[in-house]
Amino acid sequence: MSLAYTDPKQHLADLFRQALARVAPDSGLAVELERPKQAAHGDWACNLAMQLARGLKRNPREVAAELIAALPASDWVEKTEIAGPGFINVFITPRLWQRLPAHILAQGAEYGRIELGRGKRVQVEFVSANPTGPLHVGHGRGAAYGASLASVLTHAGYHVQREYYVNDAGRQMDILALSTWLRYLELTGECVPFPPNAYQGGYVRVLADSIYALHGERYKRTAAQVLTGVPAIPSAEEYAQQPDAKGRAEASLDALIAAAKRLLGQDYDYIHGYALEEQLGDCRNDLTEFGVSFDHWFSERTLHDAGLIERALEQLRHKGQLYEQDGAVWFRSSAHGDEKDRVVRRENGQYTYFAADIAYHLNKLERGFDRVIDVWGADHHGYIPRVKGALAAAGHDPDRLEVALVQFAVLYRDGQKVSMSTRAGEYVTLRELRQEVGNDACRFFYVLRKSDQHLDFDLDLAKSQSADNPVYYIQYAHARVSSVLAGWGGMEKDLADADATLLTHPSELALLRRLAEFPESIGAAARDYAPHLVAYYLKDLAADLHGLYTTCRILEEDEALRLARLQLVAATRRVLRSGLGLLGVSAPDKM
RNA sequence: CUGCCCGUAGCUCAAUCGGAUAGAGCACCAGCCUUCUAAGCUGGGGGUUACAGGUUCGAUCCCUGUCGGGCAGGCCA
Repeated sequence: MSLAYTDPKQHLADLFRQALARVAPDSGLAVELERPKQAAHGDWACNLAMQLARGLKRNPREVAAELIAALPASDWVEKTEIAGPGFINVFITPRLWQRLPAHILAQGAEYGRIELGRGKRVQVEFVSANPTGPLHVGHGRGAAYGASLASVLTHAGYHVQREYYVNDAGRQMDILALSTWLRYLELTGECVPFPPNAYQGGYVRVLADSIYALHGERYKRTAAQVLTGVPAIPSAEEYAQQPDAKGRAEASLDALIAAAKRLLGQDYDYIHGYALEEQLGDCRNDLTEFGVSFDHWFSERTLHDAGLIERALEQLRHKGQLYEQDGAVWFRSSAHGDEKDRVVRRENGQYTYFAADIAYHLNKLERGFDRVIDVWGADHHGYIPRVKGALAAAGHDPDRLEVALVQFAVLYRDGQKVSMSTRAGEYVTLRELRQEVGNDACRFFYVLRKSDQHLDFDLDLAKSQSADNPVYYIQYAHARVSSVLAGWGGMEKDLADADATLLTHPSELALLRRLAEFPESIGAAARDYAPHLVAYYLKDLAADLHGLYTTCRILEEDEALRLARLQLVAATRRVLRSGLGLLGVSAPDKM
């Protein structure tokens, strides 16, 4: 016999649209409803009268009175009032709120899904770290943000694909292959100085060890062979201190790569491929443990192999967007909002990373996504105009690409910044961070800030098992409800017919209203690409639950009231679980 | 030098495409457990939203300038 629940915001918007059509049919205004900060201002406020008054040159409060008079009658509106400069405040009858818990329990995981996206296809590309070493804490933020964003967009009615762009074709991968081989040669007893600008991390030795274990000395070459024609390799000290050492180090590194390719032939591809697969696998495992998964791993190399880069450049050339100068091929990005033109093919005939990125992004759009979202580190912001410029130059709408910039995360331990040096291999890996603070706290802390805000990641706070930690605050609310429901011992479905009109206590009504906000919270988070809004919503929801718990006893003597309250907290648990799920955080039944 | 982002309570941060008296947590002070999980709850102090102008019914939000912080400006990725 459960009574239907009507989404009050949509209902009100409907009423106001009808009123607007009567009072000012040609205004062209959209109805906006917002949640007042203060309960005394009602459940929703409408600023339509003030918007109208501007054009009509009339007193907003008079216009408000006309609008109210024109509102169709509704069972769900308890009262309306004109407030302040001309707000129309609307109070919803508690009878509507009281229908919500049964609605939520009936909907289950579907509650909170909205139609904002209308089935549009969206791709979220994130992490996309070079598979040349372990993910570090900076990647972790991009991973947590991208995964949560993708979940939120899915919940908001978009058809989402999660993609990881694998940079498996560039110089960085060559450097990893070379680094691995040099460590391997050390195992065979050959002494080639290890370049200061090669990958220093211990994982390179692990790669070398396993290749040696698998293939023995098959890939051994003498140091003399390797070093023939290679410029002197600067020492670590020289590299750090001498201004010109950096350039020399790059030159000798390139010479070493060339030597490796020449001496190893096909075997170079094996080492390259082995290192790539191992690192990519490690990265994938790391992310999987972090609750982050991808629908598609896109290989940069396939762009080269399939000739997509040439094709993309041909497309631009055809439109007169390329020219040659100094032996290189340039793209006229300055004609599309960039500060200067950019090289797409170097004098030596090699394509730049940018050329591959043009092909990649054209390919994304051709795959039919209505919208493509790139999650990038904030240090890449200067890159946006040229990529969008390339899309525009190729005849696409550049606004189909949106770039979400994620600022850096800085770790703090004992109030001190934890120093990070990528070059020296001295950085905190994502895996270490996860082991230290746990996946739940990690995921939650990463998305607790607006993405364009610098993130201070306080390790001590994230680890603390106390009230200081907002993750536990929310999880605790969930566990509390689970404990009560366990104590009761019944099944959720037995709560469907509870008499929710008994829920009249202020803390019960506050919780009901909060539950009703969940879909709006999803909508705001999806619209602004701001999953942190969900995190904040959950904190508020948990606070209301804790408030109810201390003021009202759930397992009341009176059976009808007991069932009504159980229905309410069971619905709350449902929403807590859904919300935490969107953020990749677990919802424990016991703590 | 130029461009982008940021500047909100002692600290870390919110603030629903411009809304009403700018909100939380931490820290500090005072209270609440013989009954469903005290990882909880209640109350208190704490602000010229960096600064100066502008736009309007209304500005933390939009515009201009100044100051301060971060990042970026390669035929690197």
